Amino acid sequence: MQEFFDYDPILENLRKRGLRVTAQRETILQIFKDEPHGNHLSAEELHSRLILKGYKVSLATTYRTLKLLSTLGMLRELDFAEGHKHYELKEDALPHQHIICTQCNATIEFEDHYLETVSREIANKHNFHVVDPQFKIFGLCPQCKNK
Amino acid sequence: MQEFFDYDPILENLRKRGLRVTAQRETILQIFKDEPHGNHLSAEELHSRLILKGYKVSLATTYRTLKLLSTLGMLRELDFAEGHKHYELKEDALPHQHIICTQCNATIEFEDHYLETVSREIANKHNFHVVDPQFKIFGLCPQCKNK
DNA sequence: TTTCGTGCAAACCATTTGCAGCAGC
DNA sequence: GCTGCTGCAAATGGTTTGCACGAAA
Repeated sequence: MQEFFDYDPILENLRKRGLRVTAQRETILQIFKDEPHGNHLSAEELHSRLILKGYKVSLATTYRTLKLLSTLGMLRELDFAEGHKHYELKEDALPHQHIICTQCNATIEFEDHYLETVSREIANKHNFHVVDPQFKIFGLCPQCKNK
Repeated sequence: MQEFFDYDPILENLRKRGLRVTAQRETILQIFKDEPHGNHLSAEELHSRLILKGYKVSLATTYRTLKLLSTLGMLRELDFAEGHKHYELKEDALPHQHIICTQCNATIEFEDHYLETVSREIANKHNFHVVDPQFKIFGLCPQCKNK
């Protein structure tokens, strides 16, 4: 799956680091790009999407790629305390955070224009370098709280 | 391990709900109370502490108790994306949040006098009931960022 | 041609569960 | 005495890994 004019910045980044641009990595990246903005996928969900679309990528490679892209800062790793992780494209332009229902696991996103600043201040105070500020509000959704 | 004057509000709460106050539950709660404020333990860590102090509580019961007390809102469940959860006593008086080093897993707490309000506002807007707001700043600690 | 990446299956590790016996209330 | 709780060991579920083969550069 070699393409002639391949200007994708993420793929370029891989090449620059001496990592290989494989069909599997391209495909996985494409799936994320095709998702609605802010959508997060678990490893299993991503793998089903791949299989469903006819791509042959093993679960092992799916996990390896998710880990790689997260480590390189291309994906954002999210943990909603459900026993498995979720991943989404890291788009610096539109940072968002999550409210999670502890009962039914429904998640809602909200934009945050302020948290970036706050986290940088706090991190500076402790001499940390911010990689990803995650603000999660665990609570009960409208349906579940009326029970 | 039945005590005559047992005014612990958490144990009272258990009784009130028709749940039993067992030696195991009392002991586990005691371990958490003996921890320095804000310290969080994994299930394995808690279990080692129990065994080390000569108490015989099985790992299964440890897990069951952690889950029970979290569900009842007596413990706070924390996930630092390390593959296992951490727990700490939920003290409403002194809410705190965490900075986590993605490299070496070091965690630092910081007090937060403002986030409670913010999260309640955001939750209200979406008709959620706040249970536990968790603000985590993933980043690199002073040591790890200089590599 | 030289690595690096992939697929497969087995291994791992945290957590959960079925069941029989034991202990709160 | 009833019923929930515990311990044990086995099962589960997400994720990782060893190894031999296949594919980028």
